[in-house]
Amino acid sequence: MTAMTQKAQHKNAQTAVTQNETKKPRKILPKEERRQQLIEATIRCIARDGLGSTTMQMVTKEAGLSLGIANLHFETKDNLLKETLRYVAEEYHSGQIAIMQGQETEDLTNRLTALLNFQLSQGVTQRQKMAVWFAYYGEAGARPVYQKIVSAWDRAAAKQLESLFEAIIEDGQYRNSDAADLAMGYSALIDGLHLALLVTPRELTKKQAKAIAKDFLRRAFPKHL
Amino acid sequence: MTAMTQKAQHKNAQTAVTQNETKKPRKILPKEERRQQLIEATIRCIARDGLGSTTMQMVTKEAGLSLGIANLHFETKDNLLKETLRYVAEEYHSGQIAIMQGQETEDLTNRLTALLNFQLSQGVTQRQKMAVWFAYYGEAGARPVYQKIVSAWDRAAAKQLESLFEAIIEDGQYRNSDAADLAMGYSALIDGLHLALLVTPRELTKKQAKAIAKDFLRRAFPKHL
DNA sequence: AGCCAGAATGAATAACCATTCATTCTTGGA
DNA sequence: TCCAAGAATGAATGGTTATTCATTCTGGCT
Repeated sequence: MTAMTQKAQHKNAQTAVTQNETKKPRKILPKEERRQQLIEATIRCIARDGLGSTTMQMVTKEAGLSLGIANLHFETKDNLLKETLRYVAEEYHSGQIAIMQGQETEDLTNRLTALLNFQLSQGVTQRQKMAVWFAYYGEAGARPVYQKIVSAWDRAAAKQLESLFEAIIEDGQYRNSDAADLAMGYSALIDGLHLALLVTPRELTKKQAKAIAKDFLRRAFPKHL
Repeated sequence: MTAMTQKAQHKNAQTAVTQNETKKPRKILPKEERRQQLIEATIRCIARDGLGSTTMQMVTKEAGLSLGIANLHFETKDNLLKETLRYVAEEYHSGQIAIMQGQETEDLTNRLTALLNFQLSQGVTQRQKMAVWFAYYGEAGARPVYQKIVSAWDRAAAKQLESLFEAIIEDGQYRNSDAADLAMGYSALIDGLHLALLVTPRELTKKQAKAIAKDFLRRAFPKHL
């Protein structure tokens, strides 16, 4: 076996060796596509093996490319990881903001349920995405860079949510309700549900999670839901 | 500078070299104490540098001991990390369970507020503990061992909480309230608040977090709070 | 006082990993 | 068809890390 490997290694490239080695029809693609491809491979690796044990070899193999390619397109591993976080963070936060800024004259109730449905949608709550999300949170305490990447988007989304809640409170004349606190509570609840869906999926279905979040909103804004 | 270091390295141990090198009065301690010492050093390292970049060298240096000591007491690094997680998980979950099982005839309201105060207490919400907690969650998706360590305690605490909520619902005759969903929602809220306290401490004080959690309970059980 | 079980040390080892770069290959334009 | 720009490859490099283990030291016991 060792002998065979060694023989194969020395590229006596008599075309197609015995096996099913289809070799590699090396393809050249625009920079942006390769970056995307590598980021998606990174997400899959982090979800499967964890942030801590994800290596360049894994990522490039997962992408079906050669070892050096990641350094070619991202300079360093650190950069690749940062860009991957940025990608996931943007996807999530921009989705939220799009709903909350929606210029359509939708009423407040519709906007609220649209937000909830997005936050617990199939796309957001797939294992891969949530695993990446929490992998970075786990390191955020030690790596300010990660915090910085998320915080800008996060603050924007929080502000928007607070405005939405303020409008609802005004509209429904809810007394004794502080928009900031309610928004913070709701965000925390959503994060906690994501965590539960990731860590103990056996104990919580997505449908349940939606019901729980809706319940929170119903208690806060009974006239609107 | 380099020359000095090299000179010092060659242990021409003419006793006390120039500096304040108090050297090391090697101490022998019972196994259990050393384990504890190493686990606590591990917690500090994870909080400061992250789970991913915590090395044996860091941990043993943090503990003020020699490199080989961790392998002597824990066999492997993996074991040390597992034991550290177990330590933090037990501390948190057993604290919760103790409150909920308290045989004192405390009324339900007192028990509830005691639980909340513990979950957001100084001890639980210190950066170190939460950082460790979320560092492990971040890897939990990829490392079933971590899930297993937490899940036993977790399930027990969840059951207890559900029972407590059931009793309160019965006592207050709250209609349209499902104990399981409420318990799940409350747990998720607490987790989410912990995450926010860790990642964006600027946006949320501990006092605010307590107010938010209490608000959740007040809306669910208005007659009790 | 002397001894020795076993606790503690840290230099050495072996494995792993990010990064480099000389070389090979692809492709669009001349 | 042929060529050059630059995209892609992967063996080699250098640095880091977990783990081992020969040696040193400590403290309780006789």
